[in-house]
Amino acid sequence: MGRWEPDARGRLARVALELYAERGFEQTTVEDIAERAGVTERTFFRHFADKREVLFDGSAALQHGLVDAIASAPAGLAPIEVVSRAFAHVGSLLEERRAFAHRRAAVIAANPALQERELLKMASLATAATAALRARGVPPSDAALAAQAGVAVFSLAFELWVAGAPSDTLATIIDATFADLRSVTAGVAP
Amino acid sequence: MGRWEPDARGRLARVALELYAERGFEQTTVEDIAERAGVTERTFFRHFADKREVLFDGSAALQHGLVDAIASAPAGLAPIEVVSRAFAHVGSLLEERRAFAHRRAAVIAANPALQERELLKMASLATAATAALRARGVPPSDAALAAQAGVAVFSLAFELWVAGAPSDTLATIIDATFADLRSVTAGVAP
DNA sequence: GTCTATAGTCCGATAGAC
DNA sequence: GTCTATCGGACTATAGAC
Repeated sequence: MGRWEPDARGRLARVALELYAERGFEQTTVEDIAERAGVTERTFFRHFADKREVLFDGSAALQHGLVDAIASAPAGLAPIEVVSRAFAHVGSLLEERRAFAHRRAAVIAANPALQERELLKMASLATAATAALRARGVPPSDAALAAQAGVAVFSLAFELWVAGAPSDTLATIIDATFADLRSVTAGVAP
Repeated sequence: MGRWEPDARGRLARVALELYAERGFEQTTVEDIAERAGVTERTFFRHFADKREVLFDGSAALQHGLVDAIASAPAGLAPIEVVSRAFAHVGSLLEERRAFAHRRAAVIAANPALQERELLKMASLATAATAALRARGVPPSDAALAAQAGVAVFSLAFELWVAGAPSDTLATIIDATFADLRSVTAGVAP
C-alpha cells in the first residue's frame, strides 16, 4: 500500500461539492476542502487551477461527447439537426448522473462566481461545437449560429429538467425545446 | 473648487482600460490604477466590487436600453421580432462609442477572467429581456427562448462588427444575423 | 485608513512507481 | 535513473472587516 490514499483528485472534487452545499461556496476555504480530503492546500491547487474549477471536472468529457456526436452524425443532415441530436445524446449521458447533476446545479445556482464559470464552460462548448460543425463542411456563420442556438436550448432544457418532474428525461426536454426554438425564431406561436 | 478632482469613478474606469490594454489585466494591480487616477486603493473598491467590474460600468445602461425598447415595441409583434428590433436599437447606441467598444473588446478577448464577467452580463441581459417579454404577455418558455436567441445573435454580431469592415454598422449586422438564425433553425441553407 | 483572511504562485525537497 | 505525486514554506494581491 502506498504512502497516500489513491485518487486525491476525485476525493477533492467530492468533498468540495459537499462543503459548498453544506456551508456555501464563499464560506468554504480551500484549506477546509484539503483538510477533509486528507491532503494539503498545495495539492488542491496542483489538481485544480482555482477554487471554482473543482466543480467542473467533468466538463471536458461532456465536451468530447458533444464533439464526437457531431462528428459522427449521418451526412446530409441540416446543421441544426446535427446539433439537436448531439445535445440530446449528451443529455442522455447526464441522465445517469441525475442526482449528482441536481446537487451540483443547486450549488452553482446559489453563487454568481460559480455561474460565471459555468457560462464560460458553456461558451467553450459552443466554440467546440462550432469547430466540429465546420469540420463537417458547414459554413462558419451557420456553424456558429447553430452551435450557439444549441447551447441556449441545452441550458434552458437543463433548467427545466432540474426544476421539473422526475419522470421527464433531459433528452426529451431538449428535443421539445429545440422544437419550441424553431417556432419562436419563425415568429409563430409554438 | 473641491478638495478632490471630480468624477473619480469615471477616471478609474478610463485609467483601468488604459492600463489593461497597455500591460494586460493580470499585470495591472488595483494600486496601479488608483495611483494613476489620483485616488487610493480603497476608493477603487468603494466604486467597483472587484477588479473586473470596472470594465462593465456601462452594462446597466445597456440593459435599461434593451428593456425599454422591448417594453415600448408595437403591440402584436411576434416575440422574436420584438427582440430583434430591441437589439438593433441597442446596437445603434453602441455605434456612437465605436472606438471605445473596440478597445474594450480587445482587452476582454485577451483574458478569460474578463470573458467570464462579460458572459455573466450577457446572461443578465437575457434574464432582463425574458422578464420584459413576459410583461408583454409572452408565455414564459417563449420569452426565455427569444431572449436567449437574441443574446446569442447580439454576441455573434458584435464579434463580426469588431472584426469586420468599418463601413458595416452593428445594427445592420444584427439584422442580418437574426435573418441567418431564422434560416439555420428552420434547417435550410441561408 | 488600517488590518487581516484567503486565493493563488514559486521555489525546492521528498517519497513511491516504473 | 526517471517520472509523478505529495508536502512545506514564503510570497503577493485581492477583497472584506473594523
